[in-house]
Amino acid sequence: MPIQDISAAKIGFSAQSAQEVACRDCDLFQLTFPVGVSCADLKMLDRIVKRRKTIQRGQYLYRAGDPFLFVYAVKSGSIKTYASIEGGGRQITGFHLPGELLGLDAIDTGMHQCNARALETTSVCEVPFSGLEELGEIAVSVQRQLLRIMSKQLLRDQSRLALVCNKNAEERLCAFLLNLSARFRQRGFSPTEFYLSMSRTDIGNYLGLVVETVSRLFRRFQEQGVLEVDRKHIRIPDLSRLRRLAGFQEPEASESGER
Amino acid sequence: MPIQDISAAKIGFSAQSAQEVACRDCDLFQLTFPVGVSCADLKMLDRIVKRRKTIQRGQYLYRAGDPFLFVYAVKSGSIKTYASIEGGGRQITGFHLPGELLGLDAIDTGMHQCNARALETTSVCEVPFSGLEELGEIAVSVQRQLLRIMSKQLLRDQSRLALVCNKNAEERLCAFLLNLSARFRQRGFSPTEFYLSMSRTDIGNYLGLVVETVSRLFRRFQEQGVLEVDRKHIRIPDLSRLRRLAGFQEPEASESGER
DNA sequence: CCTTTTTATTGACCCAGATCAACTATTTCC
DNA sequence: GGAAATAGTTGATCTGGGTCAATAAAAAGG
Repeated sequence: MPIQDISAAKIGFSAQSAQEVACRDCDLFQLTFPVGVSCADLKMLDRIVKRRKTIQRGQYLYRAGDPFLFVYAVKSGSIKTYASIEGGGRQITGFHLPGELLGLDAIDTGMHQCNARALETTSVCEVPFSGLEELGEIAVSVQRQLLRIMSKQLLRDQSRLALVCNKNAEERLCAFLLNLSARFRQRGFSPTEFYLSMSRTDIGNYLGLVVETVSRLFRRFQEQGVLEVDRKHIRIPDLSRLRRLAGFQEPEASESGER
Repeated sequence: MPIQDISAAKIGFSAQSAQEVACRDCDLFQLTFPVGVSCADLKMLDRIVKRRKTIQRGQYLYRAGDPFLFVYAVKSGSIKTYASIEGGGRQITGFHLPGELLGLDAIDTGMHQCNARALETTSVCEVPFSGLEELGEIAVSVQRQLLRIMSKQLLRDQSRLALVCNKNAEERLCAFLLNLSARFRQRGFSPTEFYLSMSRTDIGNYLGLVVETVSRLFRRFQEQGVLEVDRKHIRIPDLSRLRRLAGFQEPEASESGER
């Protein structure tokens, strides 16, 4: 095993040694578990969640316009979803990490509105959406969980909007990194050291910034000791310092020195 | 009846003569109707959707932190929802017009995350969320409709994000007005003449702009004949021209004259 | 009615971040 | 392994829209 693989294994998440999220840490599992589904029901679910799929970097999981047949849960790796915008350009709608679901925004039209593309070699669980609706007895509780997951997604979108509308470039990038950090932690990976599978351009697009700005910010954070940046590998020496830079503390009224 | 009321009656929607959306045009009704709910079921739903509530301009329908008990459908008037953002400031998360639901982003936590405040005298239908889950037989189809409505909401949020990330101030305001126009049309009001119940400040906040910018844009649109603006009353002489300004047409590659 | 408060308008000025351009590092793929 | 393509960095310059300030116009509240 080459040295780079050993060092990569230390960190929670990396391109070299893609680690899987445990099933109990996956949103798909949470779909049924918390509502007290019986063992028999779980078997039924297991029967439905049959397919396991692996796609390579750059490949599409689905494209805008494809019929909505499956909900996907990322098992390992990562996926970006993006929409083409009227009048040219595209907008990244999300980065999907292990344990997270994607595809739910297609329920309404029955057709995917976004493109979903692997950022690295990625393995997903594929669940026929119609299957979820045919679970009979437990369908109501599964649907209730789906409602909760979508409700959570709505809140996430809202806070991202608030970020783009109200925070400057520095605060946005800090908030983005903190968000990734929290999501890695939630799924059992390191919150302070991880691998950015997306390009600088994608990060910029996601945050409403151009790539040059993102690049300059990474350099500045590196210089200031806020981050240790090595290409796509990020280490956060001090999470609370990053939190401060994200502007998440109340700006004490009539405080001296503050801008 | 004073003259202003007569002229107001012409337009689809106004503060002076608040008109109700018909039940068949309301999302709440659509919650059950399209899935072939029987007459008996409809009666049951009618029993559940008991409360009708009217609130005055500035009053709260709910506040962040309130327990999530009801889903609301706007019958007449309009409501803004906004969240306080960490580190100060607030973000308007939506304007809710007749026929539209609000409150669904509270499903996950069981607690409202936003404040909902009436922009004018507003009448709403109040539906106990637990009631929706106790509909027994038809619960699955109601929940399926709820999923669709939330999926639609996700797409709306995504396109708003794309707007703020990729379009300039002029394009954003045009897109906002076109969006209102389409929503009024959908509910049976005039798409070319309507009343803006929200303040300029709110519009700016919603679009990620400051109030001065919004004000200047309205003036410019007025001067250029794109809009007829009289305070909060808006008339759109030429929808397709507004659409062009919103930058929704493909920017023909290598086309002369275009900026 | 008049006073106070809130909301909107307008102008002057400025700056964060976009744009443009040149270059370097990495990855891809014959 | 080397050429081509892609992704990232860095500096110089520019500008859209923010900030500040000063009214003006409505709305609210006696």
